[in-house]
Amino acid sequence: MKTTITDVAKAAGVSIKTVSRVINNEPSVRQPTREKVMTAVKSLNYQPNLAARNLAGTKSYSIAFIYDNPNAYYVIDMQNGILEACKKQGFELLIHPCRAKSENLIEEITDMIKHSRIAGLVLTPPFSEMPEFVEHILTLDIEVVRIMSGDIAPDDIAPCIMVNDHEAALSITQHLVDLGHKNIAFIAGEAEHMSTVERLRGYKKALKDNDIELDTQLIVNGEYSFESGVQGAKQLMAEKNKPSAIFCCNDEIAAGALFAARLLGINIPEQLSIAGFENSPFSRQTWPRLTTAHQPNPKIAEDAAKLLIAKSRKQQAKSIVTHYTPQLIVRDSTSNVT
Amino acid sequence: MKTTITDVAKAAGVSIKTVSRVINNEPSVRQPTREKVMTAVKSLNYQPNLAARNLAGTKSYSIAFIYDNPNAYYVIDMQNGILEACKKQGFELLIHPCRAKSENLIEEITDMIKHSRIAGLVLTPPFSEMPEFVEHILTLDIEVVRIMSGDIAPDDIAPCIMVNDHEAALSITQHLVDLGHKNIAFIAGEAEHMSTVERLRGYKKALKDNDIELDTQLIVNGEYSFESGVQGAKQLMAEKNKPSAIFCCNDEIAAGALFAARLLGINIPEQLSIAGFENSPFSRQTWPRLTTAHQPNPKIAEDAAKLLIAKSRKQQAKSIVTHYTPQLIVRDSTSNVT
DNA sequence: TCTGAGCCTGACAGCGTTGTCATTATTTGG
DNA sequence: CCAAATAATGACAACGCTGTCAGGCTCAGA
Repeated sequence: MKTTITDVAKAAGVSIKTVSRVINNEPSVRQPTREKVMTAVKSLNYQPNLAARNLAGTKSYSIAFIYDNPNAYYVIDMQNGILEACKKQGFELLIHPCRAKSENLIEEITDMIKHSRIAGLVLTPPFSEMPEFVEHILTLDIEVVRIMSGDIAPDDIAPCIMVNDHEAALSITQHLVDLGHKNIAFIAGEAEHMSTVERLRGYKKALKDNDIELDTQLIVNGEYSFESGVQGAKQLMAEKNKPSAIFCCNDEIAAGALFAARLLGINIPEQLSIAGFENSPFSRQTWPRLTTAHQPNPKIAEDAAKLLIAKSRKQQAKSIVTHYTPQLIVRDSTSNVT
Repeated sequence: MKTTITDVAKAAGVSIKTVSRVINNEPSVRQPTREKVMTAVKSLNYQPNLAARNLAGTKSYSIAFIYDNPNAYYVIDMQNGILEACKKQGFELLIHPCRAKSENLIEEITDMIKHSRIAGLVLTPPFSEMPEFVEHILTLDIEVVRIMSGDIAPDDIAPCIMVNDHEAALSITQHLVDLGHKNIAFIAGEAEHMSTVERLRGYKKALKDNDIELDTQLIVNGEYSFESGVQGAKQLMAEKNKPSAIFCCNDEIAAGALFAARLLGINIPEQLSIAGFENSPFSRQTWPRLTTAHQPNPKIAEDAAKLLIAKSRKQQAKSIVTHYTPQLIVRDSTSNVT
C-alpha cells in the first residue's frame, strides 16, 4: 500500500541513494537520471516517510508552534499560515499550547525539543517578547523566528517579523484627527505587551504631529479584554474633559467600549467615535461596525515559517528582518465631530 | 544530550528490550526489574523517540485532527482538548485544515494517512456527518471517532460522541415559553448540518409539549453567520404575525439578530427576546449579553481523543457512544413578555 | 590510446525503537 | 528433588531513510 524509496528505486532502475539525492535536491545527479527518478516518484505517488527522515538524517523536518493567547482567531490564523508553509516544504508542525507564565516553561519546551527533534520554533507574543526565553531556546541549537510589534528589531540574535503597530496606530489616530477630533482617548491593553507600547507610541506621535496636547487623563490602563473596554469607557466618560473619540488597543476592548456607550445612552458614532485594532471577526459584528486596523496574520505566519525552514536548512545565513504594517479599515464606529 | 533507550538500559542493568517492555506496559517483566527500569527512566528523564517508535513498531503514536469550520473558538477548543489527551498518552497530533467540499478531499486525506502513519482521526462536523467519507476512511484501516449532533448514533461503524442539541434546544425554547412567549421564531443554520436539524427538532418539540401551534412563517432558513441573523430578524419583524422571541441557531446568528433589532429600533429584551446557542465568547460581548446554551468542547474533544487512542490500542472492542447535553445559560437577551 | 581529475552512483552502516525468536531463570507437579 | 512447563530476559533483524565513503564512469589533454 505505502510506497517506499525502495519501490521508487526499483521502478527507476537506480539505487535508493540516488532517489534520496533527487528527493533532496542534491547536486551530482545527471539530468536523465534525475528525470527517470522524478517520473517514478510521480507515477508511484511517493512521499518520503517523515519519521524515517527525522530518525536517519541530521536534518529535521518538524517545526513547532507554541501559543498562549486568548484570541482564538489570531491563533488559528497563525496556525493556518504556518501549516501552509509546512505543506509546501514537506514539514510537519507540532502544536504546543502552554502558559507563558508557567514556572517550568523552559523545562517544558526544552523537553519537547529534545524529545521530538525540532528544527525550529515560531514565536508569537508573549513568547517572542521574552528575551531570556528566546536566548535559552537558541542555546538548544534550534532556529527561532519571532513575530513581534515594533518598527525596528530589538536585536539580531534571531530573525524577526516586525508588525508595525506604531505606524498603524498612527494611521488610526490620524484618521480620528482628520475627522476633527481633538479629545482623543486611549484605552490600553496590558502594559507589558509590546503591542500596547507600540500602539500607544503611535497614538502619541499622531497627537504630536498634529499639535494636539496630550492629556494623560485620557489614557487609561487596561488589558486586552471586553470587560476592560467597558470599564475604561465608563471611566473616560465620567471625566470632566470627556473625549469625543476613543482609540481602543484592540477590537475586544472596543467592543467593550461600545457596550459601555450603550449603557450610558451615548450614540456611536454621533456622540462618540470608537476605533479598535486587529480586524477580528467581531469587529464586523458589533453595532456599529468597528473602524480598525487589519494585519494579514496568515501571510505573516507563512512568511515566518518559510523563513524558519530556510534558516534551518542553512539557506539563509543572516538574521532577516521583515516588516508588515496593519492597514486602516474605516467602518461605521467613527465619524466627524458634530 | 538526548537520552535513548540504550542509556536507560545501561543505567538499569538490563537489555533495551526489557526497557521497551516496561515502557509499553507489557507483561512478563518481574516487579523488581520493572522498578529498576522505572527508576532509571525517571532519573534520566527519558521519553521514547516518537519517530523511531512510529518507524519500528506496528502501532502508531499519531492521531490527526482535520477541520473545516469558520468558528475559530470551536476549533481551538477542540484542538486543545485533543492535545490534552495526546500529552497524557504520549501521542502526537497532526493538524490538517482542509475543505470538506474539495473535489479531492478523500485523496488528500488518504495521502496524509499513508504518508505519516496515523492511528486515527478525530472528526467534527462537517466531516463527522459525511457517511461515505467516514466509510472510506475506515477502509484505510485506521480508527475514527465522530463528534456529532443528535441523541442517538446514526450507526455503529465507529464510535460517536453525541452532542444532544435536541435537548438543549428544547431547554432554550422551554425557557422562552416559561417567560410567556407564544410567538417564538427560529432562525436556522445551514439546513444540511445536523446541528440545525437537531436544534430545529428541539424547538418544535418544545412548542408541541406546550401546545403551541407551529407557525411555519416563523421559521426562516439561514446559515451560521452574522449576516444571516441580520436578514432573518429583519424578515421576521416584517411579518404580520411578529414573534416576541427569536431562537437563533447559534450565537453568531443571534448577534446578527441583535444588530437588526438595533437597526429597527427594537429594544432587547423588552420588546423582543433573543437566544443564541454555543456560548461562544462573543455571546458575552454583545448588548445585551446573550442567553445561550453551553457545551464543554475541550472536554468533549479530550474524550473523543481518549476514545480514539484506546480504540487504536484495541483496548476498546465495541463502538462506544457517549452523550453530552449543552446547558442553558440565561443572560440578558431574554425576558418576560410584557 | 592512456592517465588522471572530477563527476556520478551505489554499498553499507546506523538512527532509536519494536517484533520475533532463542535462551535462561523460575515455578510446578509428581 | 528432578523434569517439564512456564515465565522472564536478551540477541538480533527490521522499519525507511540519510551520511559516508569507495568505486565506476566520463572526458580532456598528452
